Amino acid sequence: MDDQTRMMTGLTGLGGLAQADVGDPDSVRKQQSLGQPQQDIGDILQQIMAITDESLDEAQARKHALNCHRMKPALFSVLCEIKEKTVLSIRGVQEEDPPDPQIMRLDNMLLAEGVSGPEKGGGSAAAAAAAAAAGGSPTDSSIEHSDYRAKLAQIRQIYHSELEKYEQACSEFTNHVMNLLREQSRTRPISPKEIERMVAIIHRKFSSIQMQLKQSTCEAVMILRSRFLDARRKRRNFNKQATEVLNEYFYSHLSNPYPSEEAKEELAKKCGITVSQVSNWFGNKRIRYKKNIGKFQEEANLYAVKTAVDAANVSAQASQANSPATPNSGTTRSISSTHIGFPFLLTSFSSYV
DNA sequence: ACGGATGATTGGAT
DNA sequence: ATCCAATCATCCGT
Repeated sequence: MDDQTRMMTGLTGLGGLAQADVGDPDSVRKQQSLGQPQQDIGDILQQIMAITDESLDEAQARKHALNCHRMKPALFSVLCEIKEKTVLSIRGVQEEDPPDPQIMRLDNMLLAEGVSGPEKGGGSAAAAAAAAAAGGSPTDSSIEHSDYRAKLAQIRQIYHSELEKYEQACSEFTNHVMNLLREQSRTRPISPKEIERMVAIIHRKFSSIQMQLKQSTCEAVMILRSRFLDARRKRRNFNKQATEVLNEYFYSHLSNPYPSEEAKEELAKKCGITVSQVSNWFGNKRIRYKKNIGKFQEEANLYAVKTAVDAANVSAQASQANSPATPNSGTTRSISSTHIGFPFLLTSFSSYV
């Protein structure tokens, strides 16, 4: 405000001086009454138009003269100051916004997935694949895993090369703009602060591109995850021994095929699967058995005989070692129960035994 | 390629 | 929280 008024008076003062140089005092007074600023502008415009008629050499000479004028630095600094103030008053509020939460989320996810973190993929995935191929214990999951790792490494590589490309383009463009502005700052008032601001604007633009890259990378990782790590997709049948153990328990507890938490844990341990897998198995088994008992009759008999034989062996060993005390009466029950049909609906059946 | 088998998930009921 | 029932997605023998 204060500066601006000072500038205005200064400019009119200059204008007045110029006029005084040119003509007589009378005309000056007349122009002042008409409105001097308009006249000045008209003059300036005329001068600008005249430049286009000048030869290149003349224009260069004029430019040089202007650059060498002793008042030029002072004038430029004043103009820069005014510009700075105007810009700040227009949009000085939204400076230095905090880091975008969205981009932070994306960064965190990429870091967690090992895409943007320190280098650790690549070779190790190949090593895992080699180890799986070489032998040892080439479980299915490790093969799946190495496949997943390889795909992840691919995404990671694309991400990094794209990121590098963007960064390079960004710095190139920034340099270009900075050079351009520095060059132009010789002929028009551009403060270093303004250049800084321009650079910040460029960086913001490029970071929005970067966010798009991060977002699409995240999407790719999510798709990969859902393809490879979704348990349902890479379902493997349990091995024969595990199925046998589970079936044995199921058919020998046909009257009440609901293993307790402890029983589930033990079965899980025996079968090398999780407790929830045991629960799933029993859930599926119960419903499927109930739906079609006839179909499972053969299986039921098989396991009933099997447990009977096992029990006989155990009791034989026991009688060998100790006295022939109590033979497992449960075996006879399980054989008979398979013929009942809907055994585990008879909840009080166990009271017979 | 196809269909049944099978492990996992989902939604509702208790 | 657990179970049932339906359903999905994959496996696997033919």
